[in-house]
Amino acid sequence: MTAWETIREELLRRIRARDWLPGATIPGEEALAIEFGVARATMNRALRDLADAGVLERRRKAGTRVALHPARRARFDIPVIRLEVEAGGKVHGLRLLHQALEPVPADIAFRLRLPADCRFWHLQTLHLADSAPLMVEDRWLSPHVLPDPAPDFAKVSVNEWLVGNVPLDTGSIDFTAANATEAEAALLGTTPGAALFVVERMTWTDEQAVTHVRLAYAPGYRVHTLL
Amino acid sequence: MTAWETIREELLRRIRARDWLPGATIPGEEALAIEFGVARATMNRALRDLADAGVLERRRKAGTRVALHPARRARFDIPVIRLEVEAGGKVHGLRLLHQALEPVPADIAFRLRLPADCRFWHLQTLHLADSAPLMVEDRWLSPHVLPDPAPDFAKVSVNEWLVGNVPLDTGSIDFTAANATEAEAALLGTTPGAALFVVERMTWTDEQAVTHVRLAYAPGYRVHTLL
DNA sequence: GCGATTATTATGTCTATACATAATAATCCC
DNA sequence: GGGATTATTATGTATAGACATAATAATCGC
Repeated sequence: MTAWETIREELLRRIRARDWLPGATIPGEEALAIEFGVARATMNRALRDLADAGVLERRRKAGTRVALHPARRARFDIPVIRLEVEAGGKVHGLRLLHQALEPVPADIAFRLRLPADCRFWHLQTLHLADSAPLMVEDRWLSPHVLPDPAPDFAKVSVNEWLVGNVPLDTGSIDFTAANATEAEAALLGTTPGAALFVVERMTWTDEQAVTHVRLAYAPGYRVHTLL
Repeated sequence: MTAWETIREELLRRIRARDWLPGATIPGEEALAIEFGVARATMNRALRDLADAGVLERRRKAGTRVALHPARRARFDIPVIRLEVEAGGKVHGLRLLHQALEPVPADIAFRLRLPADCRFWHLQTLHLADSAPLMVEDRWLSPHVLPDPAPDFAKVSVNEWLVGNVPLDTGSIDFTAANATEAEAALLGTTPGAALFVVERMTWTDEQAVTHVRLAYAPGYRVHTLL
């Protein structure tokens, strides 16, 4: 372990041991640097890292304080479905169920900041892990980002084609829950109304909507993060 | 904007503009530092930040490459319920529905790594936003962390009491979906079977299980993150 | 006492330099 | 040729010193 990591652990220990109470101001960067016998830049690295993690709050002149609500910030890896399946030692399968140019539904058009009466590619794909249904993908894709001989989305997942070929600008991710529709239930091998974990992603490039995806996972799916 | 932030934006622009393709090796830290006319440490700051965000992948000797699957890592703020409600300009209410020392159910005991036949405090609380039901909290709390005159959890939420009084060590957060039980449906003003967004948190201190919480949110709740 | 100005201070950033480390590339020996 | 050893190299970390910045504290004029 490097010096700044060692120091970070010791600072964390003091906070957890309640040597420094939530809300209290801790010694200044320079004082701590002297105490630990390192340069101020090294001390800064450790303190900044804890501030990034939400454990400390730092303000110029005011000093550094222990956050009142620690563990508020978490980082986690957004599952890239194929990699996640393969990490579990299984084979990732794709079944393209539907592909057609259709008018974008009003609610999705609104959230993508699209004008009315837009036509996007509507793609529905079933993702499999070793032939067991895992997730249903319902996607609206801008036709403007596709090359003339469009790629064969029965072979490459749209997501992987996009990250390899379209520059992404801004985007958002939402997590929510939804009851399985009859169609989804049939595909995922469950009963209509079952609670599904749903991920919704939207992306834009250069102010232009690229895609809206809704991923509905089979029951039992969970996102796990260590604090 | 500071120098390293400006540089980070320019690097991102090049990646998004596909000047540097996914998987490609970009110029070395020193070469880029010269190009931008800054010290290597400053260049390192910009590159390290992009690597932290999952946009770049760096390896000693091998160099820096554009990640094949960008936007895999996201960070988001774990909602602290009271603050979230108050941020929406509403009043956070609490109703303690149940509090008793009970044997921990087998599945939760297993996940908390507890021996069999443990008795924990079982607390059920309804959280309100301006008197509208928002979330049902079902918690198992170790009796060993409580002081002798136990705090009044009808007034202070357990969570806030814990962060203010118990040193936390390790923990985990899970996101999943579940169908509302009859009890939950009645409390949240919905119908049994409705899909609920569920957050499960576990925490330990010094290898000892502190608490397991299951937060079931009213329908419509969603976690939102910008990429 | 009060509002506006000035000083102080802790954090934030930046530089130049040095050495450490891990992983690849080159070399040697058999 | 092939396996073990050595050199090379890009990133990683650390240092001492400097200036910038934002926010608080002190001061001044009235």
